[in-house]
Amino acid sequence: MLKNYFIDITRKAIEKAIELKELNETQKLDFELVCDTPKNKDFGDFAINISALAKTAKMAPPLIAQTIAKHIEPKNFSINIVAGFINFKIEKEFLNDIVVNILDKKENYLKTDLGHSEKVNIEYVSANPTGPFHIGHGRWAALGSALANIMKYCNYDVFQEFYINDAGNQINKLGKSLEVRVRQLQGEKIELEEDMYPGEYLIDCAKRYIEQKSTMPYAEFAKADMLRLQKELLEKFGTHFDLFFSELSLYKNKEVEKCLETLKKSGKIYEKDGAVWFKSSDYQDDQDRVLIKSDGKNTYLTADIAYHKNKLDRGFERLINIWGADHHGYIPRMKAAIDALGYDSNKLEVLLGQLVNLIQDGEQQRMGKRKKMVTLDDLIEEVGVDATRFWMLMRSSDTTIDFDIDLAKSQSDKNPVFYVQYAHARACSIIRKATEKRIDIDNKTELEPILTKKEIDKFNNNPNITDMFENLSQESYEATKALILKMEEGKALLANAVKYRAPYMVCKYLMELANSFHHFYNYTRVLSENTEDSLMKLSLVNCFRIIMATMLNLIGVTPVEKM
RNA sequence: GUCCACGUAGUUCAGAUGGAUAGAACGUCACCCUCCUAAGGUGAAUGUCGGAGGUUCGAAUCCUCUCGUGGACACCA
Repeated sequence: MLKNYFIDITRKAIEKAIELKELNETQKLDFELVCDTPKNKDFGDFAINISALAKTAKMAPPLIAQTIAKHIEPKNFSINIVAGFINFKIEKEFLNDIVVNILDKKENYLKTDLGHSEKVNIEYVSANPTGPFHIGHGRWAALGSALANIMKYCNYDVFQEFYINDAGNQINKLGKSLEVRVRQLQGEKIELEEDMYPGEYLIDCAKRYIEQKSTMPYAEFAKADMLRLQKELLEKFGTHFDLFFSELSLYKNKEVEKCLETLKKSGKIYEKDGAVWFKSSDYQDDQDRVLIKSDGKNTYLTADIAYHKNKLDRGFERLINIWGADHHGYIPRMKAAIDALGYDSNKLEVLLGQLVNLIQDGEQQRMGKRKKMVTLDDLIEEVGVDATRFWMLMRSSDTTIDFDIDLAKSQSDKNPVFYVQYAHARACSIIRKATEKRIDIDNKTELEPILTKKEIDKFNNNPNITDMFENLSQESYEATKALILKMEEGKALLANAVKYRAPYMVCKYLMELANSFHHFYNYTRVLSENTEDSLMKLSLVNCFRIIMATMLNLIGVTPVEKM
């Protein structure tokens, strides 16, 4: 990565200056150097601020910068000092190297080995199998799958998991609700009771129950039916799970019981008021929690603890859970339980996502299980998978999303996902045109393609674009350089997105990358009668297409070739 | 009441160890297609970074207080 390269040579120069005692009292470099891109392009392409040395060196920052810069030998770049900044301006050899590298590594160019094959379990969505997904689930689905993709790409051994809450009281309620719907369809005059599921989706479910002449218990049938619908939708949404883990199975396999036994050995379990309590307040939690209610039933937490134990016993070195922000109070008790069981709670990482507000007809609707709720299915139907995923991902997960349906479904330039996809389609179009026959407008005769596939392949195997820069206008050169540097930046960006578990960074980057390309396109004619020149510029377009498609695939948005 | 998150342009948001003139998109206005996709590009306008103190060479960023918004405070799942 270029930034690291400049940090490296600057660090060495500082160490040299310290060694020669040119920086007075400074004994060592005691802060981390940061390489930025200057806001003002005239300063250079990269900048490192050394002002923090002023404290120990007791010198003015510009003088320090000059002292350090003396020890840097410019190789294919120039140095420019402004205030406490050492600015680097790179030359075309650097740009050529980047292009050569991308053409060589292709869709692997952005890879970095951050994960070292660490075994990571990402658990997300994990909805009750009692109804359709609401749009909030769509956010977790997009977030989890995008995070899984980028982590895999950076060499984490990722396992994606969905926890089915199929053991609680709500399944009985679901069964009773279905029963009412079935009997209604059979002509009985019967009404849903107060606490039953009112959604109309159960009427469809009841129709299937009757059609199939099912003899299954209502609850079993409804559960299986809901789960099937959920799985279908997730696949459609580009979200793949390696395992759907049933809460019920924990009871069937006696894992909840065994887990309770293990917890008892920790000495953090006691009885009070006829219930069994976990002394989670001995850890980070603010109060103790009930594991077995006075009626003898387990709480949701109890099974969930067993589930986390199960995950850890399967050998995962890291557990990432994506939960709605309304669950934040739940984190300390889960961590406490993991510690009490003798595992390291630092292995558990919880990503809290703020909720999604729907804006429709300019009015805000609260997300939730209402009668007339907008389901994820409806949203995808109206807006499309690509746009839904992009909109769900493009905001930091700790910001509440205002999802304006009318705006997102208006397939116009207001929609950032089209802006990004359009750039990719544009690049594909140029690549296509390069090897297509042309029509001469004046003579109406057919002309040979500008390039042949053979020529392109030959060039891409041994690329050199340094000559290209000689003939570019100043504006075109700046645009080309900006595009190449933006592509190079993708590597560091992706690493950060993984590090901070923040797929939204990828979306932001995609918009910037698309912008760089559109800008380049406006100043630079790619295809011309000059074969050599066309080849060089086309290779650049190719690089862009590769980076763009790689990033889009990672967040699960289609890199469309034609629009 | 206690705890957590958030408050940045008209709007939606970036601003990930404290650094150069606080950025982008949408919206507004003015330009740019004989030629690879104008679903694009260029330029202009737009800000008490919620408020008040503090820390220091330097704060949107860190600390304290304060105001506002949302969420959590179950023997629910």
